[in-house]
Amino acid sequence: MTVRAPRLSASERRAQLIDVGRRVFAKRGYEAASLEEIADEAKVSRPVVYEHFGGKEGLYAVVIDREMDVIVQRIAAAISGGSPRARVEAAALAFLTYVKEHPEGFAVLTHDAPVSTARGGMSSLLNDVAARVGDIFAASFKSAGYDPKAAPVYAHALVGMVTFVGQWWTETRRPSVEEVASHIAALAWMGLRHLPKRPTRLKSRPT
Amino acid sequence: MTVRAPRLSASERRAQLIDVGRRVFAKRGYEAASLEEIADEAKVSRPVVYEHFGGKEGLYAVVIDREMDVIVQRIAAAISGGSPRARVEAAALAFLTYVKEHPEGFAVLTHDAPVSTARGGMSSLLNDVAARVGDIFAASFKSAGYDPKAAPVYAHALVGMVTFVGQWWTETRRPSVEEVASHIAALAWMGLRHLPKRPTRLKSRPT
DNA sequence: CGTGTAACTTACGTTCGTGTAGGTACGCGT
DNA sequence: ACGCGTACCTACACGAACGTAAGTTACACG
Repeated sequence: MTVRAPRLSASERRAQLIDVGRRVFAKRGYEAASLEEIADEAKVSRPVVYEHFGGKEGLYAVVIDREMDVIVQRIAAAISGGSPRARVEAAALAFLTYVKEHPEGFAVLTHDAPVSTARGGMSSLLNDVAARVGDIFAASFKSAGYDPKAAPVYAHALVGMVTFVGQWWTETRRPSVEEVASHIAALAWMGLRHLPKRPTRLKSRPT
Repeated sequence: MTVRAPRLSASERRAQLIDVGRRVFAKRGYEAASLEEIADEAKVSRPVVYEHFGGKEGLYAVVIDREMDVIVQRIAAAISGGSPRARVEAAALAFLTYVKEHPEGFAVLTHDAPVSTARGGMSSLLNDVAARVGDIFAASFKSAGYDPKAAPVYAHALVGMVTFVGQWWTETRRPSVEEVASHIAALAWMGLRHLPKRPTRLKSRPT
């Protein structure tokens, strides 16, 4: 017969289900994932999942929440001190390190979220980050004689840089995150430092 | 009774269904979208969709294909001539203009694709683009004394910049795509021009 | 004015996934 | 050894989609 899996305590089972759930959501995305697959992989029947999380959305919410916490913590710690330049690099490194150590969590965050939730995991987080960065930029821009309206553009550009490279890195896993982070930071930093006061518009309008 | 919708020719209906399908896929993502909603919105019953596209995947494939064509065409045209610097800006502008004029198409491409397809719409396209850019960089890097291994990092960083800004722009729709493109191009260009030969590693390793 | 073809529909079978009701068995404490 | 609570399971009701079969309506054309 099918070998009976060992009985677990409530909190152990909970932890395990979060783990399995993250893996399955990472692989399939929210919609395509089924509680059945999750339950099977945890060697448990579906009602157990309902008991603990109330359903698919419940589990998903917990997974997302946990993952957000992890990544926010790391980035917050990274930008807590040092020169501006160092903070840029530290933030990139923190993000990439997260991607390296929690590939499944990262995958879950990048996948589509259910329609019900007010804008899914990553996009909301990244927009928050970008907005913050944008505010900082806007202040610096003002005092340096740049157009503050352009600040959000640069902020989002930076965030996009890091996230996209992160996604690519999960596939190649090379070069090391430290190298990648330093390259990205260099690109961003040098780009920002040598920004013209008012970028030259090269073409007026295409067709 | 429900008002009878006018009868359409095969090709007209086909075109209409592609249009509606794009809109619905953009709104819901592939998995969450239902043929029923698409058929309803087109004032037609479901079998019609099967007749024309063989099913959900078929319609989706056509929508994706069409959209890819559009965007590839535009970018190809944009980088066909001019100084390197001008090409960077033109490519960014072309992409952002596409985002502006085809927000639903862009949304479809960024959403998750069905698991069956070999890596969904956008990611595959962007990776292609990034790979091409990376090759060009690698060549330039070699002859300029930079580490060619870093080329893909910069390539992906650039692509990520543009796409993420594009996503953000769909929400704010300001400033104009021309301004945004010139800012992005400036950031990218200045960053690349002032790249140190070998980026200084600032921190050795965090805990 | 019939008649055939293309466009379209209603109706059904089937699968799959969610969520719940009620029962079983493991194992800890006394 | 004997409860007794907690972990867990089987079984079912339900609905949402997909996909198909067979019939029906509109319209062009001889």
